[in-house]
Amino acid sequence: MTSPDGSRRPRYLHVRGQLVERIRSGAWAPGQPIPSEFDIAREFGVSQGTARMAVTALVAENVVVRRQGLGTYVCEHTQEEEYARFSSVFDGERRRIATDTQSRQAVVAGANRTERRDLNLAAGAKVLRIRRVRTRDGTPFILETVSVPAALFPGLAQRETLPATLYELYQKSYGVLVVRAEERLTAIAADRAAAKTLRVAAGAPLLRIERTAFALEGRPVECRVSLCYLADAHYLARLK
Amino acid sequence: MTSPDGSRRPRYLHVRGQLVERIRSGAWAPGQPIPSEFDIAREFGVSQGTARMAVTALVAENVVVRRQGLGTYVCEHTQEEEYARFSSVFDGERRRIATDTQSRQAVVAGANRTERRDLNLAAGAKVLRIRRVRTRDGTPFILETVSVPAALFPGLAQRETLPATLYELYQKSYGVLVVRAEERLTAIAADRAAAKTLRVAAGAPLLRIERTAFALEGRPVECRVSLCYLADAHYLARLK
DNA sequence: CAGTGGTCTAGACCACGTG
DNA sequence: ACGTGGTCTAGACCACTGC
Repeated sequence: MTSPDGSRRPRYLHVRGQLVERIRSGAWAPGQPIPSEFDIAREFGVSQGTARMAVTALVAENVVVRRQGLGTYVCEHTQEEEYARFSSVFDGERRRIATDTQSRQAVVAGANRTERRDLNLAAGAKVLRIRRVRTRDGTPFILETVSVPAALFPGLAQRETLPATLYELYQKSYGVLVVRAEERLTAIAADRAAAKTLRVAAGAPLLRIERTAFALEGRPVECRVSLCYLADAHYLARLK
Repeated sequence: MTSPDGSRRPRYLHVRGQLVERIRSGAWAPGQPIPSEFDIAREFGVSQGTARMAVTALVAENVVVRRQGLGTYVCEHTQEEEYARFSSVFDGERRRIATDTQSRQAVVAGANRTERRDLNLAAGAKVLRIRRVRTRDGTPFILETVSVPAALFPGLAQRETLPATLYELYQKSYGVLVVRAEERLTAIAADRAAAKTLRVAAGAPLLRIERTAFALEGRPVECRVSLCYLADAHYLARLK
C-alpha cells in the first residue's frame, strides 16, 4: 500500500496516526471509550487484526488502555493514576508515599538555558515557573520547581489555584497528554535556602530529580526540578 | 484448548513456556538464533500468527531479540549490551559513562536480613559477597557490594578472577539470564570509609543505589549496593 | 443476552539482510 | 534467490463484562 505522499507506511501505522489525531483534537475524550476494534476496522477498511495492531501500538505508547469485555479507553490522568505512574518515591515498607502540596507561587519568565534545551524552545521564549513545596504528613518533603512553555498553556499563569496533579490539568484544560518522562538524579548537599524550607541541616544530602515530561509524538512539554530529603524513603527505578 | 492439568491456557503461552524451557536449559544458547516462526509453528502444530505471539511475549520479557531479515536470537549479555541495559549513569553531555573495575574481594557469608528479603532466601542461607571499586578515567567512582545466593553459583567463590560484567558470567557459566532489575535510590552522606575509598570529603553527598536483579520467571538472583560520587554526572530513569 | 477484547487459523504478500 | 521477520486478510470461536 502506498500512502498519498508516496511513502510506504504499514496500514496499521496509518490507522494509529488517525486515532492519535482524534484523541489529540479532543474528539475522543480522556476516560471515554474509543470505538471497538471492529468499528475501527470497518471505518478504515482494514481487518480486525490490523485495527488491533493500531490499538496495540497506542497501548504501548500509554495513550489508551484495554479493558477486557468492556472496550478500549483514552488514558486519563486521575490523581491516583498520576501518582502511580509518575511518582517514584516509596517509604521503608516499599509503599508509595502520598504527598500534599502546601504552597505555590507561579511566575512567567524568559526560559533559561536548561529549560530551552529540555523543552526545545527558541531563545527569548517564555516559560511559566511554578514553585511549590510538597509535604508528607504535614512536614516539608519535596521542594519543586515546574517549568512549562507559556505558549503551550495560555491563561495558566492567571489561574488563582493549581491542582497538585498538574498532568490532569494539562490534559483536561489544554489537551496535552503526558505519556512518558525521563528523570535525571543526583545527590547534592542542601544549600541554606533548601535546608530552611525542608527543615534539615545545611549540607544534608538531598536527592535532586530533574524531570522532563513528553507528550504524544515525543514533544517535551514540562521540566521540573525536585529536591527531596529522603529520611526512611527511597526512589524506585525499574530497569527494562 | 485444555492443557494436561485441566487449566485453560492460551496456546501461545504454552508455546512461550516451551521456548523458555529450551533457553533456560541451554538447548538454545545465548547469541544463537532460535528456529523461525514457521518452524516453531510446525513443531507445535499452531499457525505462524500464534508462534509469533509466543515470540512476541519473549521479546517483551527481554529474553530474545528479533532481527528483521535474519531471525530471532537469544539475548546475550555482552559487555557492551550489559552496560547499555543496566548502567544508568551518564555524564554532563548525557553520554553513558564507561567504568573499569579495579579491585575486587569475594567472600562467602551468611545472608543478612536485606539479602534474605531481596533474594528470597531462608534463614541460614549463604551468599557470595563481592566488593569492588569501579573507576572512571582512573579515579574511583563507584564503591559496590554485589551479593548472590551461593547455592545458585557453585564454584564462583573459588574463581581467581571475575569479569567486570557479571551478568555475562551468570549467563554463560550458570545459565542464569538476568532480564530485569529494580533500583532503589537514596542520597546519603559519605562515611569515613566510603569517603576515603572514593577520595572525597567525609559527609559529601553520594547516590546510593540498591539493585535487585531478576531472572526468568521473576526469580531474584542478585542484589547489589553501589555508592557513587556523581561529580558532573547523573542517574537516568525512564518513566513508562 | 449482546458486545467487547483475546485467541487462533490458513493462507498471502512485502521488506529486509545475506549469499 | 532465498529465508527471515513484518504486515494483512477474512473469517472463527472463546472469555469477560454489564445489562
